[in-house]
Amino acid sequence: MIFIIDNHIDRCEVSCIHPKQVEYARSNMLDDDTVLSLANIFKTLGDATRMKIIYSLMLRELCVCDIAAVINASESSVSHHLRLLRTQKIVKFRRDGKVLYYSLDDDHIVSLIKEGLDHVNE
Amino acid sequence: MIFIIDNHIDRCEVSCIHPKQVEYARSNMLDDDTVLSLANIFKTLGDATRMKIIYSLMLRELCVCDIAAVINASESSVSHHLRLLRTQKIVKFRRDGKVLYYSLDDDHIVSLIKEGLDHVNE
DNA sequence: TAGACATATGAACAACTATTCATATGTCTA
DNA sequence: TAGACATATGAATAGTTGTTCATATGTCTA
Repeated sequence: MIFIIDNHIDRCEVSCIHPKQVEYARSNMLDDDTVLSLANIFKTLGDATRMKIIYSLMLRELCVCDIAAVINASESSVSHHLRLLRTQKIVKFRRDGKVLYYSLDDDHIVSLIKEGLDHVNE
Repeated sequence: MIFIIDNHIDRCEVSCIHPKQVEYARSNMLDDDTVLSLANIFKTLGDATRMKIIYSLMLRELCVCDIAAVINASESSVSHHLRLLRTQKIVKFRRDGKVLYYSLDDDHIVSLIKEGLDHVNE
């Protein structure tokens, strides 16, 4: 007589110890798009150069080369970062002749940063 | 007669258009350590897997393999991320026999995420 | 309209990061 | 005390990201 033992039968795809709690946590989980958007905002703020750029714009609008001077970075680097911040609607700009003036365009971001600062300063 | 022209004389290290405004923005700038810490928090939250891990712990503590099941990731990957979150004091754990239960250990982080969610949901 | 200037953009490269696989550690139980 | 199990850890790899350099674009002025 042959016994075929299949111990995969009552295993879920990913093994887990507490199926009930897994189900519970899963039911509360954000959908993938939301997680991605959420992580994306934080990723944008998670670079020191970008953080400085945003922070330099807290008081007033600045042109690109002034931003570069304030944070001590190359204009090219600043420009690349500004593009990213632009596509995420975190900054906006206006043109005055040859000069582009950038300014903050998202209050949520500012309060996120302030909240983050509270955390850093414990 | 020889003229020596040094056009570096009245240029600041980084050229800028509006020195006054640069000075003003500079006076308001965060010091480097603060910027780095700040960016670091956001960087930690800026990864989808870590975001899911943190979010899965919103309701209750979970063990490693349950977290892995909830977010559909390998236990090894989860373990690596948990180490990072541990060193940043974002999660803590308690041991019960072979099983380690992780839970959130930082209210600031939770409110940061909530604030971020407000932003995503506009 | 040519040249100067502010900024943008693309490509290349170096540094960093997340995941995986293999292995180690620590705890329980037979 | 050996083996099973949950988790941690290290090394290797693939993908991502920031910076730089070279060049392009758009605007002003002589």
